[in-house]
Amino acid sequence: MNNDSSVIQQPVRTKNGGLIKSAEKLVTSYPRVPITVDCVIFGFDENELKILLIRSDLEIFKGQWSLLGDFAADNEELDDAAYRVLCERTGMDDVYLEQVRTFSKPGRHPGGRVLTVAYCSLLNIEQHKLGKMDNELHWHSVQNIKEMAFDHKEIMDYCYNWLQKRIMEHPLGFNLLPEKFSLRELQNLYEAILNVKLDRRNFRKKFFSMDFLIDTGEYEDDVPHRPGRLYQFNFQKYELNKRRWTGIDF
Amino acid sequence: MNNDSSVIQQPVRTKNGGLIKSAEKLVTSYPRVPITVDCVIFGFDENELKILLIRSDLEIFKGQWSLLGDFAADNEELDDAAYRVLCERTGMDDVYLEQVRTFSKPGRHPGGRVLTVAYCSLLNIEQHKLGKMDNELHWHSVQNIKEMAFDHKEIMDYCYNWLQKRIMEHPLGFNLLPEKFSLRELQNLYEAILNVKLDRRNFRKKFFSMDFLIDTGEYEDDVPHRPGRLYQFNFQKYELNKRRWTGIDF
DNA sequence: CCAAAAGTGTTCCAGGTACACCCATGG
DNA sequence: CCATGGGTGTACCTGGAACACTTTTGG
Repeated sequence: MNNDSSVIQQPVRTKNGGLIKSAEKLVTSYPRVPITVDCVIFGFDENELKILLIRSDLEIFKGQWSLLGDFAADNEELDDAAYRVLCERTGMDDVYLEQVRTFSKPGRHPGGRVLTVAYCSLLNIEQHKLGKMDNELHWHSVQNIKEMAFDHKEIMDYCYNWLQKRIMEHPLGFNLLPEKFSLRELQNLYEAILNVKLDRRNFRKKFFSMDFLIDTGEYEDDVPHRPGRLYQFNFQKYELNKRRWTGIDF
Repeated sequence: MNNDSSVIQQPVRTKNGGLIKSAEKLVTSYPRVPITVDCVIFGFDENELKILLIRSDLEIFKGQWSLLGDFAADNEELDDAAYRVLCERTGMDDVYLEQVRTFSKPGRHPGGRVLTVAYCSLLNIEQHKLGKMDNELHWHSVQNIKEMAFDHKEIMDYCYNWLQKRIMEHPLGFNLLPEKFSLRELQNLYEAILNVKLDRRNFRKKFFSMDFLIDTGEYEDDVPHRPGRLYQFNFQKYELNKRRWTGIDF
């Protein structure tokens, strides 16, 4: 960023009292690297945490699963690139998406050096038809994935771990649920993500005490037992009060 | 990463049953971007949180302060690049360093598109002589910095915020202190980073109950009042027990 | 003997954890 | 009427917050 004295190419140093005049020339002198974004897209279905994958179409990774990604186009902000990948593949345009980390190990891509910036996304599987179904695009249970192309397993693990922490501090989980959900579904979600069992009564108390759930007055349908109430997440109230929010503690 | 159908250049698609044979050709087809690393280097001195800066040597940012950074060399892992910057400037080689976030806004560098990966570093000011003193390299009080070159203020703010959260979950702060320190110094550090006042008795209780402090049996010297005991941080014990560590809660 | 900070203990309260019974629905 | 999960309340305990006095040192 700031040019350090290791920038020694002559043309760049058109100095004026020690200052570099041409930022363009300076930048031109930098080595350039291919950049991709990779999206770790989580969904929740059948009480399992899922992730959206395709088959790699590199021969060297034949048969292996790969995250959804693409290179960053010229002058494209990385957030936009990730969002673009997401939209192309899921048809969604109101998706939770956040940058998580950049992976730069030299050997991570068989075609040479490629940096990738990992993004984590959460979406509601039911509300979204998948887009282009090339390469067997579909949802996989996170727990069952053993091997992936590139360093994508490492990236997925990192993002999963990130999600586990993050969901304790922010109510992200609602992005994975339908607009209206029962407390049981909410609890199943937390249990699936955190991979723990939680006490039902304490769980209810905790979420009610946060006071971010709107009772819709509606009930579950088609369940072979007493139907539960359906709630909505009060995004608005959360936004107003999030300064005082310090997270969840199970 | 995984090649998406937006990769349409013909030469790349030397396919074999739909699979891409040459990863090299694929990568060659990607746009390339200059990458830099920028280090937000924190220190602690005179009960203030400090950050190490230089004057930008771009004329357009004349007089403004800049983070320490450099471009990533060919095939250099970013962690290594950040570490290199750190070593060159501080002469240290056992420094806490962690990747924080990648910044990619298109207009962030006046010389054209440059991605930067921000790293956060913590070091003990006293133990380290500064290296090359070019560009008025020196320590600034974090609270006093109003304006910086590039988007470095934003990066610094982000890293400072990151540090505030991080220090609640991991005992990073010890990297900023001398090997032996009094509890008063430790508390001053936390107060400076978190920008709060803490109750001295509760602070002591909390840290003692964590049981990661070694009582050296030594005392402060040259203080105009009752000298405090000096402690060391038990890095070893922390490493062993960190699984059970869930953080600090003030 | 005075100033300044070290060192120490107790009470209170909030919130987490553990736990058991009745209720509503479908079959 | 039975199985299944929904819905509720209480007792206990841990841990954070608030708070005041005595001790040690240098000047």
